[in-house]
Amino acid sequence: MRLLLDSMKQTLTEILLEALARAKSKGELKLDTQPVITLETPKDKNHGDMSSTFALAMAKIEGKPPRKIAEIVLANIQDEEGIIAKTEIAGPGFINFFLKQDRWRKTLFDIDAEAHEYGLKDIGKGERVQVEFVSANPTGPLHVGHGRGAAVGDALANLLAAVGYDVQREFYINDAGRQVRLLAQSLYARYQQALGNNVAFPEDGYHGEYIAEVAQDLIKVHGNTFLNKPLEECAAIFTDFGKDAMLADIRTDLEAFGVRFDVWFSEKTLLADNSVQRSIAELRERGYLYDQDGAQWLRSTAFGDDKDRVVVKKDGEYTYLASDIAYHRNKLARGFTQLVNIWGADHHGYIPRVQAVIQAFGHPKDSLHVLLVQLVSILRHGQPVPMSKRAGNFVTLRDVVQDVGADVARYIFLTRKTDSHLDFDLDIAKEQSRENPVYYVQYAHARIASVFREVETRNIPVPGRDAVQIDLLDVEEEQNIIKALAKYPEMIEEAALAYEPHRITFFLQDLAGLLHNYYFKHRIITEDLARTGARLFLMKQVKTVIQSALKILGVAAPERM
RNA sequence: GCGCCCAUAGCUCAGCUGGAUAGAGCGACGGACUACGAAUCCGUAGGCCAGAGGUUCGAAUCCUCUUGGGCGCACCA
Repeated sequence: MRLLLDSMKQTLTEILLEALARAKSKGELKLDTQPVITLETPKDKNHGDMSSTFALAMAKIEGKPPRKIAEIVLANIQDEEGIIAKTEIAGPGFINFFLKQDRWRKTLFDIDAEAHEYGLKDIGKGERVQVEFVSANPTGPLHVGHGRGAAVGDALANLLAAVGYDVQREFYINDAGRQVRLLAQSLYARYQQALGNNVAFPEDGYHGEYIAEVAQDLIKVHGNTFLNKPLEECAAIFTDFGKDAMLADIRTDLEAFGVRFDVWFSEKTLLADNSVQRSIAELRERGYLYDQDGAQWLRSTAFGDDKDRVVVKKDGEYTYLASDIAYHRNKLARGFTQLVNIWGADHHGYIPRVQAVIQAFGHPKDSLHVLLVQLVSILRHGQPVPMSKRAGNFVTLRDVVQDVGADVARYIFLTRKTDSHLDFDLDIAKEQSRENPVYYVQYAHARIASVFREVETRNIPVPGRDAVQIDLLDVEEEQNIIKALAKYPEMIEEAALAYEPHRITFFLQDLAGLLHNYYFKHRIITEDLARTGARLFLMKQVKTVIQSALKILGVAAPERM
């Protein structure tokens, strides 16, 4: 599909390249090296629709002042298609292009034709990408930090899919290590205690009340079968029961949050089918594994890690890294060309060694992209709510979703860059005002929907693209909206390539602001039927784009609020 | 001690990968409902982009150092 903004940029680039070539053949410019034509949309409207700085960049090589170069180039421009309304040289040598308004207005036809496909590109070309996120230990309920990871991961997956990648969402279940052992011990203790056998609670156990609840469930299923039995005899059952109960909770919470995974990948299966063993053997063959002090080490320093890392301990047990080696080898073997892992920021020190693993298996370092998500602080009445995971006292995702709703929570999680701290103010999240950006954006959508309801009751015709007179969209506010809509595809592409879904929320807030501003200043439904039709046509396209963008974020676009 | 991330308006944050006079929201102050939804809009005030050097036509953005915050540095996960 061909998009307006891109084609405009492209056309302009071609025009400039031709102008340069002409200048060269006339001997006005040396052009020993081909300059890169950069075009950007200036933030100041007075600087035109497109602006280029290449004259500044060329000045040194060319040995001419940038303004002179700009003059030469402009003099050689031939605008056959007639898209340029005006050009100017500004400041030290910027070249500003003012494009004919008709060109912008035609964006509306693109949107009308492509509807929800508008802005979706195929830069992924069906390449398979995996996004692994949340991957919380199945030892307790999800907290708000997981919620942020879930919102980011899900939106990013949507975003990558929107630009043509074949995306898979995966949740890695840590069901093999120390954490689930501790879960079993904690559950065992609560079980025994509930039945009157007062055994000691494990030192590092999970203190949350939910453990006692799971113990009650276990009693319902198994009665007192395990009363007074030593832990060793029933550890497997306690582990499985506890883990399954936690996973069921996690899954329920995620669904309530609107997040679904394609694959739930169990660490245990990697051990069960000897993948871990085989992966380690392969690393040894490749020369990245060696023995020292009775342990087996990954030579991660070969790929820039600070030190080598133990994979198999002196006592023969695997470290966590061993599982991750097998897991990432497994991911790569599944044919993904890009792996995206979303981790809590406290795991950043782990990145170099996993990237070392990727490279040790012969894949480029950047086939793995780790996105760090900073922690979330919850504020209530302006005060931080203390959270201590150890004491089992933290704000759960479920609490937040019940309190403010999934839409609000998701949106707020996506209003920050992932690597900056997020203060989540519960009072603001419940407020229905400008301060709460979700409502601001949703309201814009609902407002438009309301206009169309009005149009329907009054029996006012809404023209199709054949009948609409878009040249009647001539007020400044309309131009602003149209230009914002025209930027949507570019924004989506950039957000996807940068793995930054938060850009969508900012785009939406801008667009909603323009809409509200327009709506307040101008009436859409007037006596003038042709003008009314044009405005309704514009509104239809705004509605489409808001819907598309919100859909990527996983947030509803309500018809009324 | 070493490494990673962060520092932008009173507060919460953007800033399109080096461009022109650094932008929003909230809060403050002042305005706008006899018209399609006031969950909205308009205006005013507010800044040495933590500090100091450097790179160049040009720096909030890139490099170095300093200060101040967060987080890592296991044969834990």
